[in-house]
Amino acid sequence: MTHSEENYIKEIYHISKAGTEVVSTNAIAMRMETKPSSVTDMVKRLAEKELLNYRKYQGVSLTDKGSRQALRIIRKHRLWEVFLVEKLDFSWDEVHEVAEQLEHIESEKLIDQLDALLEYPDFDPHGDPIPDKNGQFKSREKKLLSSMPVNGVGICVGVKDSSAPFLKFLDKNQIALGQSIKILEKETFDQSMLIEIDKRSLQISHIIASNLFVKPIQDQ
Amino acid sequence: MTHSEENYIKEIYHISKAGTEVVSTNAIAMRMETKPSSVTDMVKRLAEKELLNYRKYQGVSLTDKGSRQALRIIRKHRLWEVFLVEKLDFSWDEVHEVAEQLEHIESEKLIDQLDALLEYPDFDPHGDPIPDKNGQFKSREKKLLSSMPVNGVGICVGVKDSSAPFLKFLDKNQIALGQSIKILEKETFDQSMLIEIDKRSLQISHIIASNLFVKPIQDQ
DNA sequence: ATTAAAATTTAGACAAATCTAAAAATATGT
DNA sequence: ACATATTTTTAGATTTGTCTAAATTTTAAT
Repeated sequence: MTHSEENYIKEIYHISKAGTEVVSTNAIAMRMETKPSSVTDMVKRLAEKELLNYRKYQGVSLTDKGSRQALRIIRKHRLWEVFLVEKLDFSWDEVHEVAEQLEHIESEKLIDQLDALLEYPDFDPHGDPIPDKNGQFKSREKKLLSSMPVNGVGICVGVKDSSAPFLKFLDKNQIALGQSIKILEKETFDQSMLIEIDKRSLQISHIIASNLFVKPIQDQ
Repeated sequence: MTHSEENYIKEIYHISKAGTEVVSTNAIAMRMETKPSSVTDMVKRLAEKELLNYRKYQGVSLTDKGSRQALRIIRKHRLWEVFLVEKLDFSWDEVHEVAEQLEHIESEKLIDQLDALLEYPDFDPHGDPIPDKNGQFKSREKKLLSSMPVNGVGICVGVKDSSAPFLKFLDKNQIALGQSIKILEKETFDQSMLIEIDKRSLQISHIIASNLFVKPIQDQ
């Protein structure tokens, strides 16, 4: 697979996991910031290689072979992200761009040894699960902070939006994975929340609360 | 620069360092296992970008800009080699192929931090010097084992040939960087040598001795 | 100094990955 | 159900990097 083919397979996987299994040409073009005509060309090639099912005008879906490839790439991407944060002092908003390049390096041994060096992590710096060699990943109980009730307590375990601006906002407000968050108040008018984190109290908007995942500890 | 352009610049650098400054089309084609016509196409592009000087039928030479780029790539390549050996337990004959891929990753921070993680190494696993950020490298006194006199002692500091077969031969005979080697006898007929290494004595052919670098300790 | 050999370049082709503009198929609204 | 809007595909062009085969230039030999 070329780098470009790998990127298509990976993004198609993400789109189909986020919504329906069948993915439209336009959705792919949008996500990959390319033109629908380019997508059509590429999906034909990928269908030829039996990485996805394609019927003209009907969208695509990954084959088993395609899904396996997608998971291999995602595994590499997320392991490299852990490496960058744990070993090279990158912050969580800096890792994506570099991992996008590193995920295409081909070497089974490299990834196995990297996995070992990092002590077989289950989650990447954004809280997303890392598939194992067989494509299996550990899931964990998690819900959006916005769905937690007043007086509920949870541990911050991930972000839904992992864009740099959002991650930088979290850094600025000293919100990081592993921290305990208690919901003190919920404002019904705008759905903003007052939370207690690290002994500080903090007012956060609904949009923030609905992009943070927590593992509930006490639900009320 | 594309990956391909980077590879050309790097190989042209290596060829010109090994011999004359001006490098022929054929020499490049041979080294890169490609056709002379492809080389002509590429060197035109690289000349356009002012990475090298090119006059039809007269060969090429790197410009200052080109040399700087070459050193940047070589620095990345060699740092990754150290990483693979030191952190991921690769053997010295396995690193080249993977480093060929890793050398193209673009991220200043990545390389700076990698350098720090590895504690600013001066030499790679084959004993080749690693340029610093400004393209300077530490040189060290070294000569070919074959040029050492009988009773001379040296520390093994590098290999001239870093091909997998040669490196595997060295492994098999337990010859590694850092070891002390004493020349016990030199056979004038075939220029083979009897050496003492690690308390063992070992007969090695001229071709082996002329691909091993040592730092002389005593010269007689 | 010619000529043969070797090296190099040109011309033309191809695959991968992209684009624009136009055509075709599908979806939507009343 | 039909017209219109949207989505998707096709056709044709472009760039990068490669190739083969032919032409040209340089080098080497006598």
